[in-house]
Formats: sequence, C-alpha cells, structure tokens
Amino acid sequence: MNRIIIDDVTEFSLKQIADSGQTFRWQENENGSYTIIAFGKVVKIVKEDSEIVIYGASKEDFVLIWENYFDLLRNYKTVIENFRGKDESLDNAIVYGNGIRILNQDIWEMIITFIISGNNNIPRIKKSIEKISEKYGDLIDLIAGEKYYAFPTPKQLSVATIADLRECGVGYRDAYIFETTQLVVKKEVDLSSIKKMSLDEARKELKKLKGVGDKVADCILLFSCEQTTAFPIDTWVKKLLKDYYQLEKKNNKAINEFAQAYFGEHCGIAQQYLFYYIRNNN
DNA sequence: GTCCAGGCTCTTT
DNA sequence: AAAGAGCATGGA
Repeated sequence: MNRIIIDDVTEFSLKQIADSGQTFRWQENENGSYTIIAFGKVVKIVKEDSEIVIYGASKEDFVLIWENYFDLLRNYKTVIENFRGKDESLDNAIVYGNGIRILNQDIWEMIITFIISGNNNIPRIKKSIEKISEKYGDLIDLIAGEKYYAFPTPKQLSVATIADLRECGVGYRDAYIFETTQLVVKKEVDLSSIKKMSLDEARKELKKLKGVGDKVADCILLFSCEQTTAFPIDTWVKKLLKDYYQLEKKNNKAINEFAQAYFGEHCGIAQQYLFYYIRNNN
C-alpha cells in the first residue's frame, strides 16, 4: 500500500484538528488514527511523536493534495509567536489548542457544508454530509467492507430535487442547497475565480449564493481559499469578544476591523484557536 | 414537554 | 440600516 511518511512535524494534532469545527468528514479509528475523505481520495493518517504517516497516499497525491490540505507549507511556530503576549486569553487559547491547523479543503464542499452548519449541531451536520455523499458522490473505495464516497461535484448534486435533499436531513436548508447548486452549475458564480479575489470581493461573490451570509462566507474562505484574514463571526465569537475583549459591537464590519487591526493578517487562525478554547471551556 | 445548535432570509420599522 | 420572526431536525 502506498504511504507517505513525514518527519519532524510540529504543531500538528489530529484530534485537535478533527474537533475544531472546520471539517466534518474525519472518522476517528480506535487507535487514534483518522480516516479522511477529501478531494475524491480516502487516506488513513497516523501520528506517532513527530512522525506522521499517510496511508493510501501516493507521492504525486501528497504533492498535489495532502501537503496543502494539511497546510504543511505554513510555519505555525511563526504564526503563534506573533500571537503570543497580546493578551492572556489568546495566550491560553494557543496553548490549549496547540496542534490546530487550518485545513485547505475543497471550496465546493465547504460551501455546502457550511450552508448546512447554520443553526445546526455537529452530529447532524456530519450525518447530512454523509448522506449527500452516499446518494450523489462517486464510490471511491471499499475498505474492510465499508464503502467510502466522495463528496459530489456540483453537476452530480444538481440532479437532486429539493425533496431529495430534504431526505438527507438538511431540514429547511434544502432550498438553499438546491438554489446554490444551480447557481454554481450555471456558472453564475464561478468558484475558480473566487480564489484569486481579494477578501472583500470574494465575500461579496460568495454571498450571491443562497444560504451564504457573512459567517458562512468567511468559513468557506478560511477553510478552502487560504484567506487567513477571514474572521468568521458566530455566536461563540461574539461571546468571546464580549467576555475576553469587552467588545460588544454588533456590526460585523466593525468587528472585522478590530480583528484585523488587533490580531493581524492571520486573524482567522487566531479566531480558530479562540473559538476552540471558549467552546470547550463552557 | 422545552431548549439549543459555528445563521440566513424575509419582512417590518 | 437595524431589528425580529420563522425556519427543520434531533439530541440533551
């Protein structure tokens, strides 16, 4: 079996990444390894000390997919060093969340995933994504009797009716997913161009999609477009801004300006550490 | 039974 | 521009 071994990796915790609310298709195995489906591939990833082994990945796929997926080209030590000493809350959060990285996932999958995530809970989000993949995605692997399905392409998902989507357990978000899929298939919103846009332009473009507001747009940009300046504002972030930073602004624009000025260009990464910290300590 | 979950859309002021 | 109602569904 193909496998890739990466030596001397630091700032990398499988569990922290899996539980940080940025991905919903990591399956934890009994031994602490994870089975991951992304970009039409299935891999199993194991970590022992500073060594990471990716089973099922060829050298070509590592360069094309996984190196960037796991954000291995970013030096997290440097990023964290720039956060250290700003305030006690962030200091605590970067210690507590040590090993969290920002995954670079597929933009289309993130769009549908975070449309589903709104006003929803994590187990149900996972279940909906699995059902959508089983019904509309390609069967990519069969391991020990278990079937693994890729997340469907826009074209594959476009055959689903609103009623079909409702059967996947997405609730009232069925129409959002349906309309968004149509807009993408018709190229009224061109996903490939979004990655080249500035943060503000990309946000505006994504919000043309049904079910995509400020928060969902920023999650998409942070988790699939390498926009580490995107700063998703949800209920937890509003709470932490109030509790830790005495900031009670309701206006998203004002909050974004604060985040960028205070945390810097990688404020999205700071957001991820703080989000994880407050969510697990309440 | 009620409450809540990484919000968004639509309507009303 | 800002605030409020309503929205499916399942688990606690």
